[in-house]
Amino acid sequence: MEANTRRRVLTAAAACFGKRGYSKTSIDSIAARAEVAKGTVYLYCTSKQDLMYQSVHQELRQWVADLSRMIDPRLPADELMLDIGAADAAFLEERPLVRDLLFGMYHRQLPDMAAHFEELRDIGIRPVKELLELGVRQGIFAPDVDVEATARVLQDMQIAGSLLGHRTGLGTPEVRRQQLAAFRLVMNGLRAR
Amino acid sequence: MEANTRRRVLTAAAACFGKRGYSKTSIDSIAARAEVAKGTVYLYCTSKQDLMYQSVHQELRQWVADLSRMIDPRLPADELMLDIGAADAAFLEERPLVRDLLFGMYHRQLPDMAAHFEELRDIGIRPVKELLELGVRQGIFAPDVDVEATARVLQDMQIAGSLLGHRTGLGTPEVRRQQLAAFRLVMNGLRAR
Amino acid sequence: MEANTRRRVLTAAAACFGKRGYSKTSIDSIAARAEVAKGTVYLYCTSKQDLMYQSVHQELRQWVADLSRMIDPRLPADELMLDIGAADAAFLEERPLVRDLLFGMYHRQLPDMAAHFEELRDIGIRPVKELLELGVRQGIFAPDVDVEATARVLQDMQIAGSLLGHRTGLGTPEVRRQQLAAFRLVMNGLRAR
Amino acid sequence: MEANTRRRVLTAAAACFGKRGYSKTSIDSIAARAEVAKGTVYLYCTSKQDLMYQSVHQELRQWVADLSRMIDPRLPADELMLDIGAADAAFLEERPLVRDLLFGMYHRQLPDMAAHFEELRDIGIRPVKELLELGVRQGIFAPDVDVEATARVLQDMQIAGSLLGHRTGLGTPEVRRQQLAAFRLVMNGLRAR
DNA sequence: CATGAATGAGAGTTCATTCAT
DNA sequence: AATGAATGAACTCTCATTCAT
Repeated sequence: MEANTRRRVLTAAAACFGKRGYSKTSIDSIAARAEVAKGTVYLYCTSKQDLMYQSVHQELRQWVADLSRMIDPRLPADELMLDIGAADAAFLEERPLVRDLLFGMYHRQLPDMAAHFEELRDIGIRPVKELLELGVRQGIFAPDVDVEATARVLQDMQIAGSLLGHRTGLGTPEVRRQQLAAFRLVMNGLRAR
Repeated sequence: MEANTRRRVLTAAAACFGKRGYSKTSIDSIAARAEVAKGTVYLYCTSKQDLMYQSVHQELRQWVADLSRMIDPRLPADELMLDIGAADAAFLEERPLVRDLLFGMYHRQLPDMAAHFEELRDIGIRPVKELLELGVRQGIFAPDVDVEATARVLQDMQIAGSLLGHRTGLGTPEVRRQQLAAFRLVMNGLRAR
Repeated sequence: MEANTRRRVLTAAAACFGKRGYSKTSIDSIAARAEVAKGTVYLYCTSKQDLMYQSVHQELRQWVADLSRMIDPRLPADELMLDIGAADAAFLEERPLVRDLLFGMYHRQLPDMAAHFEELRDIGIRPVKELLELGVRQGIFAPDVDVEATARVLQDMQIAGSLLGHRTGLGTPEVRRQQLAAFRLVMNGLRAR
Repeated sequence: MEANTRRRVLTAAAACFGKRGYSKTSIDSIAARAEVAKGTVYLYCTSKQDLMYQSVHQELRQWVADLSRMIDPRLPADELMLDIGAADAAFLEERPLVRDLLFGMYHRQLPDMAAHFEELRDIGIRPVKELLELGVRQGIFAPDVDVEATARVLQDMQIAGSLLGHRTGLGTPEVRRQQLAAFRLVMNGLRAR
């Protein structure tokens, strides 16, 4: 029964942190959502910070697994990029916690955890690097693309795009429009001539 | 109304909010940094939220004024972009509060202020739009660039780049490298062929 | 819900509010008297106002129950009035909170609660009305006495008398003397001729 | 110019204390109503308590002077009682500060001033005593009435009646009704047989 | 005499964390 | 393993009072 409770707690925590942010989320609200007593939460973490880390970690692993599965090396990288970009966006939309954390939203708020968060970020960037390398091998992307650095830029842009709809009052057509502008930048910027 | 004290308070507030984020910053710490008593802070704002807004507003106006001054229409837009991008980065480096707010870092934490924050964002995006329009007129950027949307993407990238150094332990050479990758993307993406 | 602690908190609150009044009573002092931590107080109320209401409500119900038990319809109403008046005075002496609240001492200070306080007042006036009606039925009090209005006057006088000792430096003999004067007024005023 | 300012301050203080009670009245609001700066208030008192005392003292002296003037020994005391009672009620209606203080509303809140308040109360009770003595001399009131004690009872009843309308939601007809009941009690109680 | 900017103790309230059951 | 009552430090905000101008 214990592993079950643990999962319930972590899932509830991810949902709460994702919806209201770290500081506005109370342990009480997490316990309520997980339908356990407040004390029970502390059986599976040592502090609120630790709970944050564990819950985001759980979600992130699941994300990376999903993405990696999509990278089929027989398909052209630019096409894949479109598909993966869309899947990615959808995923992030549903995991605001992962999104915010990857973007560094909590580095200032939780400086003690910054190092841990960087590890998570590295995990999250792996599939993007794979995709870029594939494109270079296929001759679709320019051979002198800086894979590591560009992967980070792309991830930031992706997250920024996902953030856009939430932080602004913009309707979906305007969000789409900005995403298109971003995609155009990226494709023209990467492509081999 | 002792404009001097007011400025001290707002500056101290911007510094504290910028360093530790909104919720980890206490009124006490702002008062201490401004070297005034706690009660004095409340002579110049009606609440902590209001103080946040006022301090970021002060910094933002200064930023926009500085940027606008740099846009000399006799110079080529791509060259200007490099200069302005660098100046921008340096500025944001020193005003983490403006950076975080423009990026939407506080939209979840202070939902009541979201509308006000969007206004600030609009102010901040103006010089970027001017620059893009200039480049299109000069024939340096493609004529079909979506100015409004692209300006937002660029601002996000700029801010994201600035964020990078803080949230990671990366040394400056690596930060530069990522900024270069971003710049390459942008320039290739925008340029008229 | 640890009814024991709750009672301790409410009793301490009633004592503190009764002794020093609403605004001069701090949550700290209530917690100290109840021998619990400050946070514990807030487990049993939602605010200081709510605590005030709950504590006075607890005391009042007890008072009314005690009074009602004393009204034996086989005894003459004027005799009962003396007994009950004395018991009442003793009770109010020990529950300054009930006394002050019934007298409307807090209507200006806590305007939000005025409606609730009126309900309490209605509860408190019930036994006095019963007593007057009994006296009229017994032919001891004049048949045209306005029961409702007179009950309120009597309650006010009773409370005013109780207030006397506290607000003055008068010794008990002088207090007695004033109570006697009041009783004489009342009895002569009510009696059927 | 100074005596004028002083009067303005005391009058403003009496109005504010009367309207919102002692603790909910701030020095700021008194200064605003008197149209002087906050510091000016402290030129005419040593503390908020002292200001309270001075302002109520000013109003009380005026009241007593008015009442004394009404006691014409050639008129029958019971008739006078009706007139004076009405005038009294009207006055108290307009000076809630005097009313509340005489009733002991502030004895608990400002224990340091209790002794001073008792002096004020003695001043206020003088005309009532005069009236009772007159009635006894005229043979209208019973010769064994305890003048001192009864005067206090009457004053309490008077004040209680004035309080009634404010603390309850009762409309004026109901207030009148209760005042009538009180008057009946008093007249029957006092009258010589 | 008059001002009002500055002070700082103290208020009510929240919430991460603990621990006896 | 699970509970939830209890804790108390930390927080935002208020306001009587002072004092340099």
